[in-house]
Amino acid sequence: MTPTELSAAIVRILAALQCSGALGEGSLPSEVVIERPKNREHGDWATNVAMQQAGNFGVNPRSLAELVCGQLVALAEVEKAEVAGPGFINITLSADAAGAIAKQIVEAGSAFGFGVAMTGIKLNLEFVSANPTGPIHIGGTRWAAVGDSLARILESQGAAVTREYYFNDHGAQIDRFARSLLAAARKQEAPEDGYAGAYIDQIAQQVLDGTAEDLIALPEESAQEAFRSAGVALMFAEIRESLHDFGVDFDVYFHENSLYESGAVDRAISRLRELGHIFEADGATWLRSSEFGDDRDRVIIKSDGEAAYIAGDLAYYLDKRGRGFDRCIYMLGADHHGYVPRMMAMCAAFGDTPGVNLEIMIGQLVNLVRDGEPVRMSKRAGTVVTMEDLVEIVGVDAARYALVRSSINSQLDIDLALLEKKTNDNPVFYVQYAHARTAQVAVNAASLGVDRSEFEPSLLTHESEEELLAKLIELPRVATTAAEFREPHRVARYLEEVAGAYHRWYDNCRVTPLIGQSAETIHRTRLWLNDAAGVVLRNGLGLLGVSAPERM
RNA sequence: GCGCUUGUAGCUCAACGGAUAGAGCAUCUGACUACGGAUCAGAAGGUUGGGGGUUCGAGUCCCUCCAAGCGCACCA
Repeated sequence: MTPTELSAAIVRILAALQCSGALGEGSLPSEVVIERPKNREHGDWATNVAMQQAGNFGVNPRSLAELVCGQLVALAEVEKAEVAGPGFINITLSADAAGAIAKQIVEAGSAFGFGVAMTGIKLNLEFVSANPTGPIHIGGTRWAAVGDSLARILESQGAAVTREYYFNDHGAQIDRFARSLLAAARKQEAPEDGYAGAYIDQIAQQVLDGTAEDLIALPEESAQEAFRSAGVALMFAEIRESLHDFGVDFDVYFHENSLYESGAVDRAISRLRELGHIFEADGATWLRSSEFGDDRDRVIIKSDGEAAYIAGDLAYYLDKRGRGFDRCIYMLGADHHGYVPRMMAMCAAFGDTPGVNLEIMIGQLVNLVRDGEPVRMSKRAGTVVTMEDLVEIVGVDAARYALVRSSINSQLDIDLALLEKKTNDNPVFYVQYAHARTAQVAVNAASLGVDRSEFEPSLLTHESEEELLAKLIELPRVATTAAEFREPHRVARYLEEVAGAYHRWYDNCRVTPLIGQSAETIHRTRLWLNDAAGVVLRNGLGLLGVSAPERM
């Protein structure tokens, strides 16, 4: 019996109690919180439903708990149900009902952990979106890992997710990039406000190599434009390749520039003007964003006639909504959190609901440290760490896992000294090793005649088996919660617990018989549990975009 | 000055408002001539930054103070 089934059973019990007049008026909860108690003496599962719902039904918590317990024990799967403390209900399942889930998990296979909570939701997830003026740094790498993993998790719950990269190929930063390339091609110093570094020289050279034309000899403006278009294309191709090698592929690479070329920006402004949220002042065009919670109004078209950055955002958001996305999620770094109020104001100005149609996730930045001392990213000091550097040092799996296992609300410290030592203290190896072990145990079992021809769940009674079973069945709930809260790190933490439970079980309970013994029902039954653990670890690692190797 | 995020074990971090706050690393002590020791068992380590409040119950919610990071443009 799974916690989900237990939850449904309790809801039915509440309905029946209400029907029989034992409870007062009150709406029934759709589900009940079922938890694994920390203390084993509190049974297999516990619920606080009596405390949560007592007020609702006009009874006191303990007597509601008593009523529910009375009905629970009548279920065949429930061995014991007791009231504890202020009104907790502690439930112990029969060994048979607890063990049965091993088979359920194996039979669900690659579908186990997947749900339908978000079916029908069309969702746009925008992340990374780094400017194509340089390679992706460690900060952007974090969003790549988290964003892709979140997409996988949302998809596991039935959402239709589009991974999108907003490509800022318009505006002053790109101009600086183009001027820097041109200067490099001319063997000149980088402009004051420009970009420098080996990659600038390389791209400048590639631009020159890519054409028979003598770009340097062109008039200043044409030369800059030539370097802009070719340089951005090259830089972007490089970024795309890095991301691909990192296991992250976007469905849509959206070009900011296209919004200006297609007239989408003008249309967005016209739309807002029709809605009465635009005004002219001091020679500029403004959005009355202060009416929608922003600190102040925002300039959209500057007095020199150029569009401000937010103009692109207006059109881009409208474009996403026009493409049918119910929910647009933006992942931004903490250095852009000041944008949230104006983005939300924009959403409201279009008549949408901030927080629903537009959702913004703010992730804290990644700090570089060496032996505990903070290190500033600096090209001159050689302390810039790019996505490629990180992958080269620790590999894709370890990099992705390290970046995804912490909440995005916490600043992450990456210790360069630790990276250089290439130590194996990354918990990903613990989890992957557990998976490899399930695979090798299965191989050994097959060679010794242990197969899945028998399943007797009541034999799975060792403490470590009960713990493992209880942990395995939680994947669906963990995935649902991770999707709901947009928190992929929950999956990683959960997998570490599963791996721990599996290793402990492995240490206590043999799947294969000892030499001289023959394969028994217990061995065959345990093989189901072993394989169930493999399913959970494999599916969970899949949600993180981390491989599940069969041997290491 | 205002705003956002954070403050939990020596370090890096967990903990749908639930019972005795948990892992990993580091430290110490143990465990294979039997399914992979990248493992397991055990020890030690905490006034959850300080102080108030809300309630059956607060690391979690509210107020306040302290500290850190990041923002407060007709820059992008």
